[in-house]
Amino acid sequence: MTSPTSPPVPDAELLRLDHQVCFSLHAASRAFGGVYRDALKDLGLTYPQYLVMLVLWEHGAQPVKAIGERLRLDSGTLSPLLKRLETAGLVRRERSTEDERSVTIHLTPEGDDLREQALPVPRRMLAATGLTLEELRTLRTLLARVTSALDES
Amino acid sequence: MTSPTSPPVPDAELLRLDHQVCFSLHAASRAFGGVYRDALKDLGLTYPQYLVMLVLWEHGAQPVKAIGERLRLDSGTLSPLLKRLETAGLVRRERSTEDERSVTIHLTPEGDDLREQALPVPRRMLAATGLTLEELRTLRTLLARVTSALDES
DNA sequence: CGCAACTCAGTTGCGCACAACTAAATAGCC
DNA sequence: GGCTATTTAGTTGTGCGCAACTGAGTTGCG
Repeated sequence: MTSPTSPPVPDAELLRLDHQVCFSLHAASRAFGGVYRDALKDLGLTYPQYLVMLVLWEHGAQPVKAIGERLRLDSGTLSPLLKRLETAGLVRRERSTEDERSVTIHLTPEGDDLREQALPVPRRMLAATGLTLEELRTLRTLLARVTSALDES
Repeated sequence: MTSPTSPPVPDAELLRLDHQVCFSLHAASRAFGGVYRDALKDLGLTYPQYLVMLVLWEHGAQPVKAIGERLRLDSGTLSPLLKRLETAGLVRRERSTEDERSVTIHLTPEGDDLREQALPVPRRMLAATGLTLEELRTLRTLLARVTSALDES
């Protein structure tokens, strides 16, 4: 693909680019966290808690394992998080009768109602990014490819 | 830019896109963390510790505040992190004589030597992303724009 | 049947991120 | 000079993320 006559990119730039990409990702992720913190403050949710609620709002009651697969999180993260959502009255845990290893997470009426309050959040976030729709799609696609490539290694 | 006759993107897609972008970012950041964890295991560094070492390798001894500005981290994160680097013998703290509020972080000889061992890390990370140089540049640019836009809000 | 291998949720321990706060030193202003 | 405001590190408390582990329940196989 590149010209055979020259290495168009010196090593030094490659190394610098790696740092920039990784650092940018780290920084962007934290910057999003900060804006979500504000946007979700009124709902009393953290961003990871909001992600769990999104899954439940969209797909209904589910076992912990299914939530973990959708969000790429394990029980070490989810168990205490779900316990906090339960304490907040948004969620109910119910051990499955047919497979007693499994615990199904249900929305309480309060958890279901919270959906209404959460509706304006995504638009606010989209606006805060300052990117166009096309740029957002590009970003999403690149990130998805990076993640799946990294998960391979 | 878009046709005036129709809303080309329905609300539902906008909302979904937001979730996808934020979630992708979150997931990609954690996926990078996992690969870095492996790549840095031999050095005995975590990814944030590695970022601090990069700053010191590139720019030399610096006050905590300067490191924090470069990495967008505050003393609540840096103080214990630096203490761990000090315990590991990679770094030395020295309270400035001219401004005794400030603490300058120096590399120890061991910390300086570690640079050699860290050299292959970035190339390994670049390869693991599976992206082309151009895609990486696009990604870096989009992320930087998002971060600065989000920091505004 | 009986037992080993596996699955699922939970716990523990450690490090990072951040808000809120403290303590000490400095800068600025009257 | 003397006072207040600001700056700089550090501490405390909470939550996330992950590795390693536990324990109960299920599956599968001889």
